Amino acid sequence: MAANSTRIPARARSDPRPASARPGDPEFYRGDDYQINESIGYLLLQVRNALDRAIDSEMAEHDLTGKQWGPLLMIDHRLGTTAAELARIGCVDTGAMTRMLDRLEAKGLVRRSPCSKDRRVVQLELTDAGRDLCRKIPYGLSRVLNSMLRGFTETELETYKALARRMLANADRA
Amino acid sequence: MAANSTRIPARARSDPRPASARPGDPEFYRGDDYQINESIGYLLLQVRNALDRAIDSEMAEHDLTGKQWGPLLMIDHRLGTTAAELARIGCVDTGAMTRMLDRLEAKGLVRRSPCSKDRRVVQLELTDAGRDLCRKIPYGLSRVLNSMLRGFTETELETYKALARRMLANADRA
DNA sequence: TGACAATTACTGTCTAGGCAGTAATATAGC
DNA sequence: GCTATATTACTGCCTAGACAGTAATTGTCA
Repeated sequence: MAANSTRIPARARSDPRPASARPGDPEFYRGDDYQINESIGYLLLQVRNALDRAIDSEMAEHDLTGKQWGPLLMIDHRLGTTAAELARIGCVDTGAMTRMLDRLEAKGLVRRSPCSKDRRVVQLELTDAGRDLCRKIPYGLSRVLNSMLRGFTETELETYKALARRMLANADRA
Repeated sequence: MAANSTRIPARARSDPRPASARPGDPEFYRGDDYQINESIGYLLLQVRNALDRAIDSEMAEHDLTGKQWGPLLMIDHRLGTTAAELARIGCVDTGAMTRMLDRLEAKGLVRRSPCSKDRRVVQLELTDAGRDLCRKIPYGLSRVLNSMLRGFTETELETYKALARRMLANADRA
């Protein structure tokens, strides 16, 4: 059986309303006339896919995938030094982070060492190779973003970011 | 070894320039001073993640994941009736599509039948259950999008979409 | 016609994330 | 101090996509 068949959210059980409207929400999209090509969700999916592909091929020259640079930069910038911290920042589960760190350790970019103060914790640090790589990564990221922002004015980019932040804020206060 | 170690793009071999600037590109982001929190890429990642989570939990009430409704609607809307067509439209691998259809067939939503005209092809059609589900799906999608667009004006949404489309166009003409 | 190329569906093997559950350790509350 | 709870890292099992093949079939072109 499907993994999600056992995790039906509480709202679905107590409130099986068929309509699309929730009080206070705008009606930009309608269930009985849904135009996929006009969907902001579909557009954002395509933009993210294009961005991922470009970053992926940019990182290939460093023998990294498009996901592996994130944890490296987080460690380098001291945003976190344990798997649990990195998982929280990256909004992934700790199991996924454990396995990501396995791969980065196998590539010789990250070192794990037990923490003496808290014996549950494994401390993370970059190897010399990992640190060297972190110097180079932002150049590739900048190259990709600047290329995808050709023709944008500074004002337009700020508008874009502001709209994205507002959408994100709405999601948090779901 | 990593899967990507064998696919280093040609550009990387012939032009290992360390700087970030490409002639004609703007300089919104710089390799030597990359602010991740100001990155439009990071913002779009977060928005997509939030959207995915919301759609996922909306689809759970239909016993679907957040990815499985796409192929269903494509078949329903007659955008494609073979695995190869759906893969092209959805910009995924045919292998990935084969396995996605395996899961949808196992759920009793899709039927596969050999094509008599071209014996390489397997024709796809929705079962009655699949068709019923396709009527309900757009309501969930609309609910999620409208909720995340609270406080937006019509003009702001159009601006948002236009900016996303321009970014996408830049990616195509990489 | 017959060799060659293209297409289709599929498989194996990899990266990657989500959920559930585990054992060890740490902390809070009584 | 001792028990219940929380946290940490990790594992198994699932969905999901990318790449590199495979066999069968179809289309092309000399």
